[in-house]
Amino acid sequence: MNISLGTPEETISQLLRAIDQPTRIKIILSIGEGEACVCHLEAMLGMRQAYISQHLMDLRKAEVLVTRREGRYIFYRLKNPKLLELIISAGQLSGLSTDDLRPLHASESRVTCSCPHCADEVNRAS
Amino acid sequence: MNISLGTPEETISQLLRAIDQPTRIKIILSIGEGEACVCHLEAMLGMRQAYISQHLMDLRKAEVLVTRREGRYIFYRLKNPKLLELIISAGQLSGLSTDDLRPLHASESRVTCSCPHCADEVNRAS
DNA sequence: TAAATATATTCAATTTTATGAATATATATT
DNA sequence: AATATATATTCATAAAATTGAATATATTTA
Repeated sequence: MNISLGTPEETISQLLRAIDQPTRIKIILSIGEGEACVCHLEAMLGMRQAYISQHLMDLRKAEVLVTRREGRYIFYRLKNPKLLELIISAGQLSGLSTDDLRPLHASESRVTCSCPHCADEVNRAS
Repeated sequence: MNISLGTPEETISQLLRAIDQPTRIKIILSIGEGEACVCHLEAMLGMRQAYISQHLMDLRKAEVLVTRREGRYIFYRLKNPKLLELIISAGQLSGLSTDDLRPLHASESRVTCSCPHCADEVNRAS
């Protein structure tokens, strides 16, 4: 099922509007090509859980993100990783370099939360 | 001079917000790789001049469009034609085909206005 | 220089969107 | 079953965007 019934430009508008604000861009870049649970994003972004969940819900409604449950954790990932390229090229069109965006990626962060992913990392390190 | 002082995600946000509504997407696709005057857009889109000018001004402030004057006509074109690719890939991510966007391009339209460009076309045709 | 035409601006009203606070739900663990 | 923890939802408010109407400006032509 497609989200948008309407003209092509309305369809495009809906996608762009879903991702056009700083917090959402941060979330998307943080998730990157991998996946992240809400509490991980909470730790990475330093924002409140309810606030992040709201954005995640909107991004899910817009079919930008999809979810997977594992125990009591819910992992979010991009429905289509090509969206990352779109955001990066928006950055380039605005004069940003790839390096400007690097710090936002989860892989560059050493933040941990209580989710299974982070537990695995701790185990590997010890 | 760059438009945006701020974080990378704010910079990207500013660009996306500038182009995230249906009318603006229509304008950008109508201009395409060429250029168009306000009255031509008025004829193509069937919207009022003042309304189109408002959007054009915003797009110029966002450094999406640049202008060139020729007599009493002002021609708008994309500052960076790669923006078209961005919009097209947003369309593809939303499930649109290239054909869905084709009708919005100026080159597919037979609308004319009083500008020099349209006068040329009329001359060539006769 | 007056009139006509192309484009820009200002202002106000309506509608959306962004954000936070409070709270609810769902799963897991004991 | 009770508790703890992870995530979702609802609601209210503030902020911003959309849109239209009216009007102004700039260039050309007569």
